[in-house]
Amino acid sequence: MKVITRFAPSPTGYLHIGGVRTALFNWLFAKNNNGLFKLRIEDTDLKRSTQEAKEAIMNGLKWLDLNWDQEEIYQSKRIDRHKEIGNELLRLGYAYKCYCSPEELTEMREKAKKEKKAPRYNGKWREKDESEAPKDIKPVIRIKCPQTGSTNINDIVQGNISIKNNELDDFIIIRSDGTPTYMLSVVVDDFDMGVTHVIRGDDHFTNTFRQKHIYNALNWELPKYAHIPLIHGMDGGKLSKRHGALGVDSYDDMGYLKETMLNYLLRLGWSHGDKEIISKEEAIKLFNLDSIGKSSAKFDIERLTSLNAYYIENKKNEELVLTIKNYYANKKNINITNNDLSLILNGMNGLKTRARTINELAEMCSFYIEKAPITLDKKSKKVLNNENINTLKLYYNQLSKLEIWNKEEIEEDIKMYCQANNINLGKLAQPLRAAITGKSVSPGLYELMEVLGKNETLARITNINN
RNA sequence: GUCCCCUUCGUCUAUCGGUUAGGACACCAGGUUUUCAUCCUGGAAAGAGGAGUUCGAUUCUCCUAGGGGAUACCA
Repeated sequence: MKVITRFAPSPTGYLHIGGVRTALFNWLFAKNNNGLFKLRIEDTDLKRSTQEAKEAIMNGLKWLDLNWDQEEIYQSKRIDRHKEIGNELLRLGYAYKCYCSPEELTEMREKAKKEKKAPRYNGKWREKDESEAPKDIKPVIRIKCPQTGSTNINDIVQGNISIKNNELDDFIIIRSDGTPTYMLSVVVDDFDMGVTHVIRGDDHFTNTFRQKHIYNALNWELPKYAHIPLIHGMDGGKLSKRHGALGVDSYDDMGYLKETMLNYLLRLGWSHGDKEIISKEEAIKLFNLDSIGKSSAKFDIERLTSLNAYYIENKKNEELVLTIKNYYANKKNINITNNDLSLILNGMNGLKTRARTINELAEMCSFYIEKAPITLDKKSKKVLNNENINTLKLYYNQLSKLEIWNKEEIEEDIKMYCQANNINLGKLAQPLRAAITGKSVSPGLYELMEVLGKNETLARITNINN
């Protein structure tokens, strides 16, 4: 049987880290089994669903290349089908109409609470006759759940778990306005879509026991379930804005690579021995549901950042240059000239080992793009104290006389100067770097001076001296 | 309140009864380097607590504590 998985987000907000990981696991499992990965937008809550959220979800998935098979399915377009099944359940005698008012139900819950019992529907209309129905209340349809015994779910991640049926109540499948509830819709949609494996967040686990009774009543085969633990913030609580509660697109904004996101999220809850760096291709081969852990994980942006540094360092220079070009064009409205781009490409090996995000990398390139006088960052200003400026001034006289301008000559010149004046190389090199790049961190100094050219290099030093 | 789940270094995790409890990130120290970063070497750092089962428990069982989730005419 062909494996079919699905990602079923409700478009009520951005696509956050947890959602992406769920999508990733579904996608990987489908690919690993040569199956299908489908997308279903659960937009039946018309009040909370928004067009922006739908787009955010799809754009997020597209960014990470988690492409779904076939057309996405909108749950809202399938309401008639859900109603049909709801009514069939009614006909079959597995469901019944309930005429309780909302007030009555609230009262019921509060009473249960006072008695320290689980607040649930008491089954008032389960056996009552239609003729007793009040005229002024539109009924809801509730499913008849077994009241004794227990229900068991054999979850791939959570294991074999059962709860007593008296914990469950006869939940609503069709609202008084005739619309289906989520509990019914998921079951019908998963069935109609041929979903074989439901991989979703742990927060849906207890729903599974309810949904199972719908499957049973309809005599439908239950899919396999894998409930994955939730992701928490660093404080152990809910994901906070600082830690993962942002939309995935903001990680793109912050300069995180998609391969970083995928690799990081994969390792959050899933592992393969000591393996940390896992490409998408490898992940497809290795992924399995059995290696998903049972405990929740915390979102640690430090780890994400360090992984990102790894992926930046291992990316092709040409690709990074292109990314930087786009960064300047989109975020700063600056078109980098081809000449400057080739300078950046030339210096990329020295640059990319020093950046942890694309944004850092791009900012690091600024001295290639700027022309004298360049702006100095905080650290370089600190380097350029009076003493160091004086050192520069003295050396400038010698440097300006250098005739052959290439890195070998420059290195030779600088080293000779230091030797002759009995100063450490760093004593001269660091102020030079600060003056020439406006930064305390940069690729190799000699090479950099060569590519910048004599005039530009000297101009930048002159600007400091003044 | 009730039900369900979880608990190994600060963080992500390995371990499927016998290990000096391993790796990675972060941290600290040293080395390489013109600075910073990279890189290399080393270090500190963990089985929530308590009972059992067993020759032997991180691993199996129970209790307690802590955390999370679910308890909607939301999804």
